[in-house]
Amino acid sequence: MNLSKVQAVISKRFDVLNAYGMGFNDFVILYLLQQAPAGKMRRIDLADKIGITASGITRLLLPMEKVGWVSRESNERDARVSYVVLSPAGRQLFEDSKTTADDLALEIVPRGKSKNCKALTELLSGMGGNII
Amino acid sequence: MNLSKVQAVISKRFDVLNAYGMGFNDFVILYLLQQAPAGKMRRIDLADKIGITASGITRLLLPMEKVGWVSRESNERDARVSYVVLSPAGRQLFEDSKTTADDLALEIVPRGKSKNCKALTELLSGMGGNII
DNA sequence: GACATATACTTGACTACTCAACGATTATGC
DNA sequence: GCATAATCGTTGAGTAGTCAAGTATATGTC
Repeated sequence: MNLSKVQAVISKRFDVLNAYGMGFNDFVILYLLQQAPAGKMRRIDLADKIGITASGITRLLLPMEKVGWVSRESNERDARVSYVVLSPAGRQLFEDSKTTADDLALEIVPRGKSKNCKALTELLSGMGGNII
Repeated sequence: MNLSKVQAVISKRFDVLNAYGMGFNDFVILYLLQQAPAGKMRRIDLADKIGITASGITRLLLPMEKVGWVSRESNERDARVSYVVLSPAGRQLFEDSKTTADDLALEIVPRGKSKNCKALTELLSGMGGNII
């Protein structure tokens, strides 16, 4: 229950990202793509990583494709999969928004407690499987 | 980001509570009411505790009132406030669902790590204000 | 005692998802 | 080879919230 509340409170604070026209999960998507090899991932892997469903990903990516932050690419070996590819505009947007996000993260993590965060992350991993 | 994912994964597992016709936040509401003095709370305090907005609470409670788990009570001193009161049926439902929730919690918390949970809770408190 | 401001709650319009069902494609067992 | 099963993605319909605006009441100031 605590987890649920803290997540709600924190993700609400990340609404500052609205200034860039994106929500929290949009930011996470850009983050994951930016550090993925070749800047691309399968849609379903993206969904699993952030903890939403395949249909959730379809709906989240729709507006992101429309404004050109990401684009679509197919796999020649397997016609079922389609990749999400980070566009240059998307990469630039991530760089810009990252500084805002970093500042906010510093505000949120209690001062001098960043060490404990490692322990927290491990415990969280044990609870929810492998995370980002 | 890890927090956000783990919360998504865990709250999805709590969908077993659907068997009782309730969602995760319904359970949290019953929990809070059940341990509140006189089994009642102001709507806004309830909202703050679980980390949603006043309008969110209105909409969450609507079906819960309809099926009779909670009822409404007004304050004689202040006509603005309305209390949420746990009904006997609601209390019974909480008792029933609690065993299911407890079992699930035991599954989720990694074995032998329950001690670390205390530390986790403290850290979370530092991040999101006073929790439950 | 009148006015400005703050608080408690609800409502309309919206967003960000969920699930269940489906179509398309690929993998597996025999 | 071929049936069966599994995987990837999309879609329709629904849920659980959000925000902005509005109503009603309370409180502080002068």
